[in-house]
Amino acid sequence: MPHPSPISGNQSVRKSNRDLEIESIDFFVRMMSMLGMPRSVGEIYGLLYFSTTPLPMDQIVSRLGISLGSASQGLKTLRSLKAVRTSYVAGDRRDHYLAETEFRRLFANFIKEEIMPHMESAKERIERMEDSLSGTDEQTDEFYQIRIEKLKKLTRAGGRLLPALAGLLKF
Amino acid sequence: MPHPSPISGNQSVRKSNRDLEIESIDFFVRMMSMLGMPRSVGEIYGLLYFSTTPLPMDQIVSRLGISLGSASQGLKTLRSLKAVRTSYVAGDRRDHYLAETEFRRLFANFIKEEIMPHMESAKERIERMEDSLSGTDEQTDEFYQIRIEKLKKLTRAGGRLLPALAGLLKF
DNA sequence: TGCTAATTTCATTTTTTTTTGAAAACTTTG
DNA sequence: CAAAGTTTTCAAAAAAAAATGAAATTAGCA
Repeated sequence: MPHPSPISGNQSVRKSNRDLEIESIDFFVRMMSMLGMPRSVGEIYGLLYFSTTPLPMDQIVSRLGISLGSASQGLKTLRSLKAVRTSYVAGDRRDHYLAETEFRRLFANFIKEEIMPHMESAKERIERMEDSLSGTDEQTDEFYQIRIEKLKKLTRAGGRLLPALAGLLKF
Repeated sequence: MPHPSPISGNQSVRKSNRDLEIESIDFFVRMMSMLGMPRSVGEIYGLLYFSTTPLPMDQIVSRLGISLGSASQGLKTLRSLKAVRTSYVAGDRRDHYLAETEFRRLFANFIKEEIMPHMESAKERIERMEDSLSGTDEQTDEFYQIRIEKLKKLTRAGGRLLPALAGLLKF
């Protein structure tokens, strides 16, 4: 037996675990897709979230019925979001993956890594808008200036609020 | 001349307006795509945001170079988000569209319409998880119970925080 | 060090999403 | 109420995103 299955309890428990697993995968597939993540990423996290033991990639592949490529890519994404980490398992050279379950931290990280960079480039774009104000027609320029000001306020508010958001999550 | 162009100022102003328009479209295409909206929706809103006059659909089509179908669909989406509204223009039977620029309200509406429904179904899914707890193995059940509790806290926090978010935006 | 298992990469395929455009359905008005 | 103008709908096409799987790379072990 090359690698013993992590689930080896009695039948009725395994059946129940399976149900939980399916609901979990379903849950996270939807959650992740709201955040713009592909299906496979949600599946992997959902599987790991209710796993009592760390799982190696080939287990993830066989249990979810996805390809090696998807699993590798998905785990890479999850690692970069710090949503999973590897854990050492004695006598096994494969990486074993574990779900990180502190949502506050995950959330904070997501905002920092995935959202804030966009806010930065938004600010630059607004600067370019100001540069392209002609200054010829006072009437219209005022209109544009007001619109630009609104965008500035929006990005300023976003830049402050978003990073603070995770802190507001009272778990 | 069936419909006079809304832009009829002098050359230098028009050139500048065009630059602004392009930056605006670029800005909102990216913003909207972060929120999972298709490109065309961002383009339309970006165009209207810096338009000094309400625009009829065929103007939107010709200025953006998109199809009638896209424009119609995109405006429908924007209407449902209350991100645009129609305004009456005397002597013209076409609908004229205007961007709604109060981001706080737009944002509140987006959360209510696009996010909260998912939170509801998430709660139902968590209930199903609890139902599928076997109760056979105390050890593992406790592990699962803790995980389920975390999800509950997450959705509870989300359900409270998200609707309150718009209010936190201090524009 | 060389061998094998494990993982990553990436060109190709598949799936999903978005756009198109023409027909259908409205709507105004002469 | 008919004719022309406007908007919506929706099947088909195009584009974009994700998944696959096999080759290439890396890493652990004997």
